[in-house]
Amino acid sequence: MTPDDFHLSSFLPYRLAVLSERVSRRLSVEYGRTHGLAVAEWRVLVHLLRCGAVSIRDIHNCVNLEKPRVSRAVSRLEAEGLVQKTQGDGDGRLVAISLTDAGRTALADIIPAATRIEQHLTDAVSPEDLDTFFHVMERMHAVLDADPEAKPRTVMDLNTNANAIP
Amino acid sequence: MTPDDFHLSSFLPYRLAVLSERVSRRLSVEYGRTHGLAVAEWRVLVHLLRCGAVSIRDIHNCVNLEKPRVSRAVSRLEAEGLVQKTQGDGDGRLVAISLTDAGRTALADIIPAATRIEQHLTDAVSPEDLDTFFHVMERMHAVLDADPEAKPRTVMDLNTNANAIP
DNA sequence: TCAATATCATTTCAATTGCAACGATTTTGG
DNA sequence: CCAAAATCGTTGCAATTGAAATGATATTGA
Repeated sequence: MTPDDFHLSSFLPYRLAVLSERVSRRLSVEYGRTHGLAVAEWRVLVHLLRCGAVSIRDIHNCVNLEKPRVSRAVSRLEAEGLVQKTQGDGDGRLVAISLTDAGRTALADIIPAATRIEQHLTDAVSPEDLDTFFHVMERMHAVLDADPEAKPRTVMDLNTNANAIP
Repeated sequence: MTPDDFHLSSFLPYRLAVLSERVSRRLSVEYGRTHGLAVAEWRVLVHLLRCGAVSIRDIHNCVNLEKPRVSRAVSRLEAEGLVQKTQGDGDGRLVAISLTDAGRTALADIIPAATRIEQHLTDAVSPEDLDTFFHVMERMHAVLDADPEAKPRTVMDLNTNANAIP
């Protein structure tokens, strides 16, 4: 408990941040150079591929980005023609955002590259170790879920990951 | 390989980012509320505790923060009296940064709280799984180390973690 | 029915950030 | 010895960011 031998490099939150930032940066080199995208745009595009026409709020609730950030990312994507906003027929407040053909084309180009990078990372460990890795991540999430001081998980992240909780 | 079933929530870089950000945020609630610190200040303080009087460049090379960010974090810490800059005797360019008593006091207050949060997270998994977890992290770092497009690791992160590389 | 409240997307604003440039100092190499 | 190159910390600047405010539309409840 002596604070003197407290190493930053062995501190879990720091180590997570370092690896995460390094991975994200490597990834953004990929879609940044090829299509001028930033991480927010990338997340929005990928989400749209799966969910079709959705509102800003929907995206915000799914991809872990603040609402203004989603709004601006969508504007940029629209300016580049990768996304289109169609005024929702029913609720006048909602904006239905969907991929354009150009957006789909861009994703068809980026996703394989992104998957390849992910593959490189996961190929370096055994499938069992990788399972354990994701299991540990899920346990940590569960700890935070029970912590009132922590930000709640998005619905999507909850549904996708919270399966193996013995 | 079909891009259609590409889920963001099962994409490793995304999952890392989400967990890392959630953990960091939970931690910063701690030292933010109690001492008004941000992550950059926190890292600088912790590094100083171990390394005594060091230069801006030294901090930059150890705690994964850009040089200007370190410079500004140090300025803020100095303004709050947690850190002091003493003009280096030898090299006139260097600035020796060290903790003040107030800085040490603040750390003595924050580090136990930070350790407690880390403990909560790690207590939720078995020691073997935690070992595997860090092992996997190290393997992913190793992949990035071999990737010319990835940003190199800091010397400190390298020395601390790169031990088990069969 | 219709005022009060809630929700949605955007915008405003202040603060943070990274990159590049800068002045100051030191080191290097001829 | 001294000019050129390198290094150090800081600052300028433009872009990004998040929290709160805003305007517009929907929903609620009396």
